[in-house]
Amino acid sequence: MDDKLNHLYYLEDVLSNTNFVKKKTFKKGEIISTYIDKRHQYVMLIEGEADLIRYDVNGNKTIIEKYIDKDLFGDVFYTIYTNNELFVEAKKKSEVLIFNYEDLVSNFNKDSKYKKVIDALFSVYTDKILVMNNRIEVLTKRTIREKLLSYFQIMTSRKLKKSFYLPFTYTDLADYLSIDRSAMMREIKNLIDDGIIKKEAERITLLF
Amino acid sequence: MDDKLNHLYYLEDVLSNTNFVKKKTFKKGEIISTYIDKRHQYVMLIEGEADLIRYDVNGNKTIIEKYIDKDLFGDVFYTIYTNNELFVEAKKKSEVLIFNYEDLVSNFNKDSKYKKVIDALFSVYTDKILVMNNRIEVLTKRTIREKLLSYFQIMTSRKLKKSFYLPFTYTDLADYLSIDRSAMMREIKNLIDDGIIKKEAERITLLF
DNA sequence: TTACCTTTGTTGCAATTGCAACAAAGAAAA
DNA sequence: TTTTCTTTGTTGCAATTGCAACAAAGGTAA
Repeated sequence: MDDKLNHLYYLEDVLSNTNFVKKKTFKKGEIISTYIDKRHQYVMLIEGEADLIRYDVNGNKTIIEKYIDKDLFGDVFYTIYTNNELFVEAKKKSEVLIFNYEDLVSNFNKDSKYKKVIDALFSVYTDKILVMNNRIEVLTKRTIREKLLSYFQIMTSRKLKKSFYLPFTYTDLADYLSIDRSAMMREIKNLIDDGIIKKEAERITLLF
Repeated sequence: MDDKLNHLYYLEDVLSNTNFVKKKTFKKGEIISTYIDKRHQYVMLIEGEADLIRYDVNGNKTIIEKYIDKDLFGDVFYTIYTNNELFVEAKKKSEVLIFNYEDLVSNFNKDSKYKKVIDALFSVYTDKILVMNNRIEVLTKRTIREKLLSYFQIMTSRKLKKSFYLPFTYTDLADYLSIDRSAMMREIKNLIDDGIIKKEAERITLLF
């Protein structure tokens, strides 16, 4: 989402030169990974673009997460008690590294790189937890107005400026906040009319 | 929440016998830990009871999480971009183990227990991610009915039986789902009237 | 036992929200 | 360039939800 993180590049670098990590290429539309079993398998997307997709019992398709660049995904990050079908589909020609926890921890055991690899892996987990905490933070807000303001504050709190560019479309923002898009647009207008925020296309500024 | 997990007991066991882990006792009402800085510090509650508490800008107090038994908490698990004050308060006389990531990973480096300790720590992260995924799953549902059914399905999907005992009060359930309690009670009655669920005190049975 | 506090159950009413629908603008594909 | 698809912006209306309020039941402490 932000600038790419060092530990992910480090992981790619180290993993590319090992024999227990498989490199695979997928064409657009192909299934990279399913989540039916819990193999504790990791997949790193080193090139291309992919979506984590769910089909619910009614056949509705939802994009849960989008992966780009060096994103790491796998069953550990989406273990959930559900009947829904989950899989990752390549949106473009994509190249991935596939490995699993056991191999990673066992093979590097006596390696000098071990500590750094473990550090990098824990950083991935910590990042995921941060992202999830932020999502829960906004989702637990009761009203659309509170959800929006909570999200806006999270987006600005990591920097000095009180403005930011939306990282996705307004349609996707409504999905992220799990609210109706039209109701969200209405509430954004209310916030502008009340002098609480300013909106120039995808740039939002907090006025408080 | 369920039966206690082996890896947490293992961690307690190993950590109790090291010199970089501090053991501390807190009286009821004392602050065990604040979340103001990111020290990558872990705290394991080995005896007692504690709450993760937030005071928002309006001074409202919210209990975000409750810790018992061998629960592990710390800044890594609640890093969030927010202005709110966060701290963990002892609800009873409590005993904790305090340690940090660097010490843990460095000190066990050449130890035969290392792999098992790392495994245990990753398991804690994986468990947290599962719990958060489940919460997000129910929170993203649009209506109270869908939130309830989603939660009920998560509670029954790990076992064969279609019934379960609520792990907390109905008041707390409304908090967990982030909905109004009275509206929730009304919807539970609707679900019963529609023959979708059965409710005997804290025991819920799915009839579909 | 009595007193007090928390939880459950319930309802009317007002406010918020979702839904449906459509126009306009913008972006991507042909 | 023209066509097609996606996103934004907007509104009326109905349905859902939150709020306030209170009684009853259950639990805990004195």
